[in-house]
Order: sequence, then structure tokens, then C-alpha cells
Amino acid sequence: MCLKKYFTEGLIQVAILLSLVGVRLDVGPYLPASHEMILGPTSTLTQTQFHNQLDGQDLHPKSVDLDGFFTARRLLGWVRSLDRLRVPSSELETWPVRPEPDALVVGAPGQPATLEGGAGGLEVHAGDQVGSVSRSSVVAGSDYGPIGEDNLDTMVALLRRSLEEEDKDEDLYEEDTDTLWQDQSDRGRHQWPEGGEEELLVGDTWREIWRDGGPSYDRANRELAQDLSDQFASLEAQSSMSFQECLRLLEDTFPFGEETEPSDPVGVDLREASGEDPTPVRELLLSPLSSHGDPSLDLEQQWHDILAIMEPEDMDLGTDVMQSGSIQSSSLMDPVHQDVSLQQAILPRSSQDSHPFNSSFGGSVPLEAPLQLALLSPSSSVPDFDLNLTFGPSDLTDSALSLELNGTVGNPMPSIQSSLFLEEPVLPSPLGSLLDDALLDELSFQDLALEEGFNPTQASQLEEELDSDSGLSLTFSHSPASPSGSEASYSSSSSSTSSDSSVFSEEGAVGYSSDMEVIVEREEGAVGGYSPEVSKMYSTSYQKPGRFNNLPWLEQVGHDHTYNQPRATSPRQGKSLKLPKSRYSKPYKHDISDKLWGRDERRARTMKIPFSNDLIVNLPVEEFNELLTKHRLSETQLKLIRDIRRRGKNKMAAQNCRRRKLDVLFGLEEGVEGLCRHKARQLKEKAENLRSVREMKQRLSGLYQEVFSRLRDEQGRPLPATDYSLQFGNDGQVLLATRNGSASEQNCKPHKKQKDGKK
DNA sequence: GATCAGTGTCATAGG
DNA sequence: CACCTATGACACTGA
Repeated sequence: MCLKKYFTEGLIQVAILLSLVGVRLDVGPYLPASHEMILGPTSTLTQTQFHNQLDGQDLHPKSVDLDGFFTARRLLGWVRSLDRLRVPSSELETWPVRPEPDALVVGAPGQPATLEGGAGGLEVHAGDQVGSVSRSSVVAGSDYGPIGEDNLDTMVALLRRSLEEEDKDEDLYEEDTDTLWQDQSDRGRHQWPEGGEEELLVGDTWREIWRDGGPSYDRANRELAQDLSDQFASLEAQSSMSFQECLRLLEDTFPFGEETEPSDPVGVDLREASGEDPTPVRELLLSPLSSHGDPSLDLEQQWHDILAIMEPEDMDLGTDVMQSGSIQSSSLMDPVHQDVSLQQAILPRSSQDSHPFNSSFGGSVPLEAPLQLALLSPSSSVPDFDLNLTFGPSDLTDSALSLELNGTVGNPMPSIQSSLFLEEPVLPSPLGSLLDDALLDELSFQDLALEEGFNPTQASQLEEELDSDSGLSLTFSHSPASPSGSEASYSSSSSSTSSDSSVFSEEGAVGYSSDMEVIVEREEGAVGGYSPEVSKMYSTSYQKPGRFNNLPWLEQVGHDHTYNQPRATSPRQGKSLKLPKSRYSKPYKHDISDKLWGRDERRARTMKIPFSNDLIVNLPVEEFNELLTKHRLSETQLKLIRDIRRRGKNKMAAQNCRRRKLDVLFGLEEGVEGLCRHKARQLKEKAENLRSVREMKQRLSGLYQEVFSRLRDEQGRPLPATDYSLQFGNDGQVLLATRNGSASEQNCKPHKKQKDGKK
């Protein structure tokens, strides 16, 4: 686990570095599944996983894993956000490196070692000790402005310092890794592509590293640090850098071809590192293609090596994808398409479960993947080796998460930009549209919206996770480590309820079974004992494709647990009414029976019932009776079977009932929303009408004044509007009335003519 | 320890 | 009348 963790951290560092150079990448597939990171590799067999659908972001807010969840979520989101992180080359130009003689923490003048919030854009922490390996983390924060030279200095120095400290622990580390290396080198040997004489030097170098084990690998790490320093130094030396140059730097960085003196304890003098010509050796060791051949081929090879570094166990996979041309060299070389996604290059994956934090960390991750490979499965967990670039993720801050908020040119789904990355929360529809209508109204319908109780804050709070899990649950009913709902509660409570947990008796069908049942279950679970012919016999009338009629302990595997998820097809999705965290969110016919077989399954096994509970519950009554008659069953068994059937059917009925309840509630909610929308529309209409009336009044007032200005009394003097008023008769006549109420017919017709003329 | 949501189960009504 | 479904009520469990 430690090594795995370190590998992940190293991967993060690689991601950071690649991103800093401007290469868009996504290392998501290489990270362990999020729930695995949080709960450990065995989490698929824990109940927490069952309830906390992390990939679906359905973690219960009361979960004790929440902290870890958010930490991992933040970290994962950050790393995946690197997919969108592209530092323009012009920004790289502003990264001069000034050599610092003292390696440790030499922040900017007057700044502490930790440069959080400093003028520079790099945040460097040193000396985080985890186990025996020192770690340092480099965090680029968009809020910090351009990366300052001092900070870069610090980072480079810390890189070296980190490796120095690592040397101190080298003995321990090597001792720990010797065995691993043996294993890894064996595996890695098989997975290196056979290139014969034409193999690139970088491949050879790494092959040696793999074969030689830890020491060489440490050297490689040191060389990597050395190279990084060199690259940063050369960045300083270059006043401008094209993307291709950045790529070349990247290529130079990752071959690890140099062989430093073992006696040189990592801490190569920074001046030397940032010296004038750090590259000759590396150039000598670079692959012939890299310097002479087709640059695209070379780049592919570099990626190939990077893949080998990152995922030696999946080397063949990377090779396959590489060969399939998923890395478009042309696009790599195209400055416009420089955001090459490592994920795209390596393996496509489904949009759902491979992006557990999709909705929270932006939709920039490619969603078009048609293929899902099993990189996230425990069996293909990250290799047990340490990249030794030991940037720690523990120092990642939220500010770092705000990296590259808007620079997502290649974002295929910008609309799903995470609220975490956006200043303004994305309003869910239809509230969002409602607000849109309101806010866009020139009559300041924001007030209206607020009056309606819709404000952006509330609306954003209504935002809800969209994901659902894969629909596949790995809850094994026979596994003691797979509590899986009621069975879990039962198992865990069986000891506490041992008082009434006597061995299955006549009342066993309704009572609680004992610990012995658990034992029986464990022992018999692998046996199953359901005669296949039974299933075959009744398969014509009762067929549930994909079910395991004769392997009841496998029935748990294929169950659809998406009932725990919000209704994906509902327009209510992502809205209020927090009620439905239940299975009733989808039609629940005969394909349920999730967790049905908790107690009853155990009882049935204890009583040696020769067919599955699935059959018992779901067979038509005729076939059910036929089934009973074809087996010699005791009264106790028959009673249990009938109880199982009754309970199973009632359970389904209850679930349907609850689902209907929720449907009613959802319908009401939708009705309320519709009424709200209607009300908003009406209010908007009303406001428009008021505006229209106001406008007409103004026009009328203007006309009124104009008419008055033309009126004259008998002496030809203008009539004061304060003394007279115009009144309009029903017949269209216009009367001039005095303010005291007495109207006069004075100048009636001329006035009318005037008025009409004005019209 | 209280509270809550989810779930299973029972009793009962009704189709 | 048997069977099934629906639903209220209650208990249990984990969070």
C-alpha cells in the first residue's frame, strides 16, 4: 500500500510536470479506483462501498469516510483537472531559475519556506515524512499568479533536498523494495516489447533499470531530478519556447538515460544542475530516433516509455493503444491541438464509472470512450514501485484545485464544468432555465426569482450528483466480508441477537438464525446445493437472464443496485426532494430480490432447500406447487418455503409500493415546479403589461401636454393645465373641464379635431 | 444516545 | 377460496 501510494504520488508529479510543460494529460486511468484509494483495495467487499457509491458520489454525508473521500476527491479532481491544464509557452518563458546554493528551503526573499499565497505560483513543501521516504509536494496554483523564479528555485532545490533525504533512508527503502523489485523486474521483463536491435535506447535504459532493481531505479530517480533541474534551468536560458521545444524538453526529461555517479548523493549542486550545458550526456544517451529520426515516432516512443514507467503491468495495453495510433503524433505536433490527453492516448474508458467525479471536477475528461478496460480493477492495481518523485499529495490545497479554470479549449463538455472550478454554480434545469428567464428579463426579474425562493445559492445547493454506479455490485452473499445491506446488519448483529438465535426451529422461518448459520453459510456457500435440473425445469416459465438460479450465492453479483441512485431519466434529477435514496427509483418488477436472500437464503441453506429462493419467490403458483410436489420436503421445509415466498413477494410489493409513493411525491414536486414556472411566467407577463401600460401612460401624458399647450382661451391665452383638464367622452368627444369639476363644452370640436389630428 | 433514512416483515384489505 | 398485490405499521440497522 505504501508503494502504491508513492506510485500515485509520483504519478501526480509526472502529471504536474507534463501539465506544466503544456501537455494535456489525464492520468485518471492509472489512479486506483477512488473508493479503493479511500477504503482500501478490499473495499469492494465492505458494506461501506455498498452504501457509499463513491463513484456515483453517493457518499452518505454522515459517513466517517467523508474526510477521506473529500481528500481523495480533491486530489483526484486536481489530477484529473490536469487534463485541462495547459500552460502556454509564453508563461513558461517567465520561469527563470536562479541557482540557490542552499538547497533546502530557500523561498523567495522574506518568505517562509512554504510559499503558500506567495507571489510565486509554486507552492513547495519539503520534508513531509511518510514512512521512510521523504516527500515534497509542488502545487501550482492559479491564484498565485505567474510562477516566480524564487519559487521555482525553491522547487528545484526541494527536489534535490527530497532526494537527499531519501538517500538517508535508502537502506530501509532498498530493503523494502528488493523483493518487490525482483518481482517487478520479472514482470516488467515480460512486458517490455521485443524490439531487438531496433529498440530505442530509452527502452534499453529502462529495461536495465527494471532488471537491476532498486539501486538503478534510485539512480533513475536521481537522474530524473537532475533532468528536471536541467530543464528548469534551460527554461531560464530560453527567452522564448515553442511548444515543440517544450515537447523536446519533455522528451529529454523522461528517458532517464543519464548515469550519475553513485557517489554523488543526489544533491547535485544546483549551480551545476542549472549550469550552462547540462545536456550533453543526455543527448548522447537519447534514442537515435529522438535526435535524428521522425519526431513523431520518437514521441511515440517517449510516450511508450512513460507508459512503461507508469504502468508496467499494463504495458501491453499501452502498447496496443499506442500501436492503434491513439496518440496522434500530428496533433501532438500541432500547436493548436497540443492538449493531448494521456488518457485518450492510453485507454478509453466509460464516462461513468471511470470518472467518478465527473460532475464535480469538470467534464473535460473525454467522454467518448467506447471501451472500458479493467485498469481500475484491483487485479490491475498500480504497480508496486515508487516513482520516487515523491511529491506529496497531502499538501494539495483547494487553491490548487482552481488550476486552470477557464482554459479548457479542448473541453468537450464545457457545460459540465465543475462547480468546484467555476465561480458561478451551474444551475440545474429547470430551475436554471427559470432563473435564466427571470434574470434575463430587463425588468429585473431577479427579484422575482428571489421572491419565488430561487436564488443562485439555493439553486446550487440543489445540484446533485448525476452519476450512477455501474449496476454491478460485487457483494457476495457467502462472503463474511460482504455485509451488503440487511445481510450485513444481520451478520453483524447475529452475535448480539444470539439470545434468540437458537438453531433453526419451527419458528426459524420468522426468527433469527444463529451464528451457526453463518458458519453453515460459509461452509455451504461454496457448495450451493441447488440441483441444476430444477432451474432447467422451470426455466421456461421463469427465466431471468443473467441470473444464477443454481448458483444462488452468485445472485448477488448481477443485481442492479442502481435503485440507490437518483433517477437518471427524471427531470427531477439533481433537484430537491432528497427522499429517494432507494431502489424505488426504477421500476421494480421481478428483477429485484437484492439482498432478499439475506436471512431467508441462510435459512434455506440451513434447511437444505433444494432450489433457490429466486425460484421460490418468482415461480408462478402452478409451477411453484409442482416444484414442491416434486421434492420430498418436510413440513418445516414447506413452511419455510412458503414463508420465503410470502416474504419475498411482500418485499417486492413493499418496494413497489414505496416506489409508487416516491413517484407520487415526485409528481407532486414536478407539479409544484410547473406551477412555479407558470407563476413566474404570469408574473413576467404581468410586469410586461405594467410596463406597457406605463409606456402608454407616458405617451398619453405627452399628448395631453401637447394638446394643452395648443389650447387657448377666448383671449388667446394658453390654458393653464393646473386649472383645466381634458376629459374623454364615451363617444370620442374631448371635453375641457375645470379642475374644480365643472366641465365645459368649450372648444369641444376643435379639441377633438386636434386630438385626432395628433393621432 | 438520539435521530433519521432505508429496509424487511407482518397484518390486513382489496382485486 | 386461493392467490396476488397494495399499504400501513412496526422493528431493525447503519449512518
